[in-house]
Amino acid sequence: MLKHYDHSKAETKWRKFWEAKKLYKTDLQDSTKPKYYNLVMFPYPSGDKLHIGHWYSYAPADSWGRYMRMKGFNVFQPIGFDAFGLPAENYAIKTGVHPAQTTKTNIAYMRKQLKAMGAFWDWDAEVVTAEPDYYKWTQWVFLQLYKNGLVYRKTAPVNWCPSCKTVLANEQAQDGLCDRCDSEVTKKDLTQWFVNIKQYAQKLLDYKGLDWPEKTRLMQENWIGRSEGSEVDFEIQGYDKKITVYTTRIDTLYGATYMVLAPEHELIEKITTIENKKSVENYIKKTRKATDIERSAEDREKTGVFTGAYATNPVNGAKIPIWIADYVLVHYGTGAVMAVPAHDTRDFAFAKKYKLPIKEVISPINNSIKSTLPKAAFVDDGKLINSSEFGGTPSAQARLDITRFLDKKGLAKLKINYRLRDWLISRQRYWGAPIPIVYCDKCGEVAVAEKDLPVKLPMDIDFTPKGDGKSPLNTSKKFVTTKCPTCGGPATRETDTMDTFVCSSWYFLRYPCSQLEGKPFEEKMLSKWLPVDMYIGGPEHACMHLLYARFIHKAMHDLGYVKASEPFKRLVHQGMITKNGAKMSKSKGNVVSPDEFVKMYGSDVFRMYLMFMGPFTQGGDWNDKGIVGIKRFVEKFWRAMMEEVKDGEKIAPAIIHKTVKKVTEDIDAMHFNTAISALMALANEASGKVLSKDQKQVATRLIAPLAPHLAEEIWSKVGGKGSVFEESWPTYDSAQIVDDEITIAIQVNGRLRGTILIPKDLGKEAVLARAKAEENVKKYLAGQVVKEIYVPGKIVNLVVK
RNA sequence: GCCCGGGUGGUGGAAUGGUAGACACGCAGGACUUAAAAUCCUGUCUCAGCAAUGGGGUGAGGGUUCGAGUCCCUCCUCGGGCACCA
Repeated sequence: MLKHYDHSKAETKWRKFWEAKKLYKTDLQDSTKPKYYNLVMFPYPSGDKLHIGHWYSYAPADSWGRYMRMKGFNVFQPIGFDAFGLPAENYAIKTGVHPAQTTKTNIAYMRKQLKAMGAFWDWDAEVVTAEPDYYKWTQWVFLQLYKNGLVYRKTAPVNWCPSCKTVLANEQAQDGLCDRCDSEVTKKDLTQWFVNIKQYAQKLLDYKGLDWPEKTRLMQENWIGRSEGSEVDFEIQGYDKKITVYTTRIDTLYGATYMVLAPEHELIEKITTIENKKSVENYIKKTRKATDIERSAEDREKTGVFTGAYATNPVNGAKIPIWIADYVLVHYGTGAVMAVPAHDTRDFAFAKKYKLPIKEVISPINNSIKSTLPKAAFVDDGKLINSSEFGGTPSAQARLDITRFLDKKGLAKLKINYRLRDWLISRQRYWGAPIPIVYCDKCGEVAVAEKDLPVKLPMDIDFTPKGDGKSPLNTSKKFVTTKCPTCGGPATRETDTMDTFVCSSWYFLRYPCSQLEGKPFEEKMLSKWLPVDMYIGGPEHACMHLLYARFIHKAMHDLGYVKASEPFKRLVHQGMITKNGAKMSKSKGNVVSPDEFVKMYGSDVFRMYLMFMGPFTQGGDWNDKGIVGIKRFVEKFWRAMMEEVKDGEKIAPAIIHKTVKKVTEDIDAMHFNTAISALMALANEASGKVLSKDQKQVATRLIAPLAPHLAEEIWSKVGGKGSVFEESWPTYDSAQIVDDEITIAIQVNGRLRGTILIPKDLGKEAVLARAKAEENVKKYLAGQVVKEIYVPGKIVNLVVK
């Protein structure tokens, strides 16, 4: 037998074996075994290639898939590439290398890296979102949304870099600075495509049947931001229009002493009096010029301007001035609020600054709480005062009563509001899926016919920005010029492309259809394979990808394309791997590549080292100091299995059974780190001892999901047939785990004073007697024993006075 | 400001309310070797002690309990998310 395990030889050999046997490939039609859709968030083919963060996520995901396979599931584990997007395009602008070329090169390299991992990816199901046979269906999805009123076009402000004279995606305008030139980003109105995700806000708050981290659910709930309140109409004095406001505190209506409109509110122009016109115009101009940085500055002083107009408070007829201030947001609620300075922090600050009246209408409900007035707004619920017939009513009740009271006059109604905004999917960018819409002089806006998909992205194009804020596709006459699908007349194509999040919000529906010729939305197949049983990826996608994907999936469900109402039944986030405490990124120059470690130690050692670092969901800071420990373990395990010890001490069967139990429970909980410790303990225990062939095979099956190549090599040498992954997961006998003798800890007044070894079935009285007789314990029993506690099999605690 | 999640040896970390520090890394000593590497053995929270043993100890302070790293309250601190959302 070989003294050393040659990882590089073995890993190459077994990868070839798996490939030859197509062991990674899933028969998607199979119905003899329960299906298990095991998915990881597919990578972006960046210039950094795969880094150890990918490995940290993908390797355990593969271990999980292999484990489920051994547990008897028909596991489907696909992989692909999220290939459209800005980095490739920006790189192209800088270097002139076509994004298609960069993407192709990166994918080829990453594919090699992924293969070196030796994971059971079903490569036959691979998708690349930038390829026409994929984005054809991205466009198809768009058309389904379009035809069902879930996509619309409207003019909206977008990020604009005044220096580059170009539109920026949100991702390019982070922290209000332009990605390329660091100028401050401003807003510019452009006609854009939106997806009506808001329509699904309520449905997206339903997580029934989902096994998701609480944290992710909370993040999404927070993002969707449901709130219950009322809409109230205020008449404008001397003008035949009403202003509707949204409030969650209609109970404070009697305290409304002024009203505020967002600077973008449509009524401003009409209600502003002549003498205030100039100051109002100036104010609006100023806020429009303000950069995102200025607008979101912390503790920014409130500013505003009076319109000269007045509204009538619907409950008491009070005349209240109408102001404009940019602390009111146009996109939330109605873009107008009633201001109650006594009971709202922001209104309070504004009222103080502009010397507007503050009227107290809520007082604390009991005497133990004191109102914060007049120093600060009192924002808690309480009971109403100074509110005529509603005086004395508790806030919660008053909200219903006042709404109902005004509802009778048609002036108010209950209203649920969401913070979630519609999803802007237009990008004036080249490297994305073209939006399948054409504009015809006669017919207007027309959808491309499904049979004419894909609308191909032209390859020979000048993708440098022209400074007009338009998509580079505009420069391609060949692309722009087309015929109207309806009338056949001359038409022009939409030149915006789709946000890459559109491509990635449905890719999990593409994989299960991969074995069907060109039918990516076969209901039968999708209903068989969806939802994804396990979805593994980073928590940074909580409010973007994971929300978009749920939305698209629900829409497709409602349109009858898939039975499941949710895409991801179980979601697990791996922790983040940092380098010297910082997120790995090219700009920081701290990206660690897995390649050298894989080459030096092999895939098994590297993946186990990552898993051994700590709990999977925790992540950690990368350093390679401990990797030798795993290498030693692999060698030790190898030797323990290869050794033919004769006439030596036999390993206790209980140890094998205990290890099976521990490893099974740990992998079930995705505690790969402790599963590995348990196997280390087994290797330590087994060294130099006699193991039966059966015991060796059990141990080999246990390590298989964690160190697949090593396991195959050992399997072939301990009498195993075929692949160890065609074997079932080992089981244990609970009866074998119980030791005949157990150690009991003995405490006196909660302090450990000794341990005793007792037969496992010894009764309470006998255990207590033995405990008291223990030499060291005796010393502490001078006083009266007032209480005796015995936790069977664990501990004795004697309480002495 | 609001909502989450952490804080345990020199390091990564382990511990259904029941012997804190498993399993590793590192370090120290030893065996093997001419030597080194590899491997193996022993020790390794801290203080006192040759030892047996005892005191202290899981960010800080209180509390519940026979018993708290674990549960409750207050605070400190680090990480993540959201943030003028009426």
